[in-house]
Amino acid sequence: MAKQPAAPAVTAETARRSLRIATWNINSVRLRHPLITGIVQALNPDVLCLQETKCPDEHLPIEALKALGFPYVAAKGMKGYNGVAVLSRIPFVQRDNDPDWCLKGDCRHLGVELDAPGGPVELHDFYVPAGGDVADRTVNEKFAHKLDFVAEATAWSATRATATRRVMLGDLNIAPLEHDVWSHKQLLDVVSHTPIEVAALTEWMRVGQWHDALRHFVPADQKLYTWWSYRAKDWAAANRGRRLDHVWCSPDLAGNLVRHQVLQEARGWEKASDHVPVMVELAL
DNA sequence: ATGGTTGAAGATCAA
Repeated sequence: MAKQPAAPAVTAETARRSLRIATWNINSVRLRHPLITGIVQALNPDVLCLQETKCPDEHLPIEALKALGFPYVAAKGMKGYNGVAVLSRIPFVQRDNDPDWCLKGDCRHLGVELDAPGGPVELHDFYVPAGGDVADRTVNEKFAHKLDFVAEATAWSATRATATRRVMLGDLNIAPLEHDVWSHKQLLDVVSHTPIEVAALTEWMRVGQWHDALRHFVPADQKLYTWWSYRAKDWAAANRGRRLDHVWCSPDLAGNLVRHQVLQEARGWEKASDHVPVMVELAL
């Protein structure tokens, strides 16, 4: 009998290809892009979505980002504030018909279509307004902006809800669950955990048919934080964190989630951001 | 109830 040509071994492990997607509020890409090396070592992401780049596109350190192993880069930045970017090892096409939220042109969202294993994946990188200090839209226009932004994003998500292979992530600046904050009772009046914000985020998830990819892995009765204030004397000792950063996926991808990582150690790095990177791995 | 820290811009605002 003739010898068969050697075929690659197909096992349960190799039959599906992995896609690791990470999000990080970098709080100035020009200041902190060298820290991405540590994120690559720890999380090995195929795609890294950034928020608060605080950098106009013409000043983006694009060669440095490419040298970190991400040949495909898209950014939407402005002077001083806000700004989002997508760094990728795999090709993608930038979406160009997504809304201009609240008609502000303020660089809080970047949508792409990834050339992912098994077909395209729609990916949205969001930076939701923080909302200021007072949780009252009649006296705090930043809070009004935050609620308006989430309402618009909710309506938009309705138009995406039936699409498959969707991921959205970013700094959503809302910690929806009791154990997404260090003290549910003490934060009920604190912007990021007020009932009106929680209701708005919950509605966004419901309307968009979004599945919480981090709570997929971590039960709702366990504390989970992605942000610790700069204002604590000792962030780790106080551990007064909040889960402000999120990864959501469409329901068809829920069964493809295989792993997550919240890189808490990054909060202790030299020149740390107040947010830590979060990664989710999909088997596609 | 307040203040605490950081980044970018520019002597203050946003977070």
